Amino acid sequence: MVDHVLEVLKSCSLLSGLPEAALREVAPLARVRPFRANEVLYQRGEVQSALSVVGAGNVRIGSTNAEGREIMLTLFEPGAWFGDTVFSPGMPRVFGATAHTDGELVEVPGQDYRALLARYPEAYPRTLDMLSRRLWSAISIIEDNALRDMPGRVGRRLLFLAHMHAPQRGPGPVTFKLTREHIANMMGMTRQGVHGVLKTLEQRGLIRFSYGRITVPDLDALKAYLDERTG
Amino acid sequence: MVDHVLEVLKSCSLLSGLPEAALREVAPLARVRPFRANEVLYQRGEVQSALSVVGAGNVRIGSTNAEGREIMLTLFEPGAWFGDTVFSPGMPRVFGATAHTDGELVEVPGQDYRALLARYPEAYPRTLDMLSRRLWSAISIIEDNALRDMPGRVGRRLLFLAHMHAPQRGPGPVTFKLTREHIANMMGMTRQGVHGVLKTLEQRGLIRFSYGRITVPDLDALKAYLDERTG
DNA sequence: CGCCAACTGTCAAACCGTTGACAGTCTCAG
DNA sequence: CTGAGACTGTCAACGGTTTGACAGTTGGCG
Repeated sequence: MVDHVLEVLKSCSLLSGLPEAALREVAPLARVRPFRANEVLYQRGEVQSALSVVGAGNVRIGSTNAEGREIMLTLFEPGAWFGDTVFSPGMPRVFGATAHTDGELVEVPGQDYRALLARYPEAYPRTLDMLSRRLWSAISIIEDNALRDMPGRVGRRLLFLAHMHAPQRGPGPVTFKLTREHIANMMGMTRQGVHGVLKTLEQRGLIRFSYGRITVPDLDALKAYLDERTG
Repeated sequence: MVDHVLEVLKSCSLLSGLPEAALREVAPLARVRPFRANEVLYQRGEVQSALSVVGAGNVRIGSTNAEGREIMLTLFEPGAWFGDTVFSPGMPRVFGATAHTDGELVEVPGQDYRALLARYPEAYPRTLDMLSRRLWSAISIIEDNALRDMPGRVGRRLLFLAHMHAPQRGPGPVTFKLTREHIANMMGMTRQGVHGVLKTLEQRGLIRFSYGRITVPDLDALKAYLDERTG
């Protein structure tokens, strides 16, 4: 069991700055939490903090507003981490997490994680780097949303997800398990609006889609198209 | 001169986790860079990294796309820091910086700053906290932009700026030196669109404005209005 | 102290995405 | 293998923003 936890922790980019000995130390403190599709894992506003690493399955990050409208920020795959409030103890979570498929989470209590970092300070630079890259991503999204039209935004977001899911993949198609509604929730659009945009992109051969599934056959082609239609 | 640099560094929240002795060490390595309104300080894409602290004046953070359209992310006042790429050496800057007024910057070379942190590891938790809060802010903006209509976005952004400029101010009016065009550039709107939104907010007594200046007389009233019109 | 450049107010037409509604299609669990 | 539920395609009407254009206002620089 601990072996399994250790494997998950090792797969997490945030923790890869820590020596294996350190990961062995925390592994027994971590909790394995299996989940089923659409289960709510965390809600926006919770104060309790833990570092969560996706061990299996997919997790949607986002939140729901008072009117019941959902906003989805991103979709995480195994190896991804979230719960950035571990770095700001006492802050409420800005977003919630919902299971997108069945899977499991490995949760390291916030204080254990922080204590570990204090004991292995050589891991700090890597940790700062990871956080700063995440900030970089968030700002890119803000820029895209401000400067691009709907097709541009949707395309950029798909590219973003693709890169996140497989940073060093070679050429080849990437498929997401996303409905039109999910995409609408990511972009602040409606299901019908997304429909039109996807149809446009499909006509240009940049994406393909079937029920609940979207495929980008060629990331570079999509990127080239997007770059061309706005600096 | 070094005294002056030291004062600026001490005013910076990012550095307040470092003991004064540490700040005295870096102060001589820092460079003071005066600037005039509208001068370009950094351009998007530059790789060289430095931690910049605003010593005086205001700085616009944002970038310009190939079509010449500008996107503004935020406006920094004295004591604010930027140049998050110091944490990810080699990454290009995601955004540029432009002088909004006359003023001056204090720049600490990236490697000197990183070396300093390594020498005073007790400052790391605070540093992570600051970065994580910045991420929090960015994500809030993404959410607002996805879920709210134009008046909601503009109002929220004004609140955001107000809180950033004076985190622990008591009640009382806050004034920004922003033209309609600046606001339009922050929101991805047009000058004319902003006009309509501001007129609406003004009619409700939530803001006042004159040439190049916007005043929020009562932050709480604005917040209450925004909370009411969307969870 | 006057002029120019920057900022502002306003309008009509065009556009794009939303709203709301309904029928068609696929998938998966039983 | 079959039915219910989830997902999708499409349409017309509506509404808010942009576009483009122009005149009016302000403030600071010379």
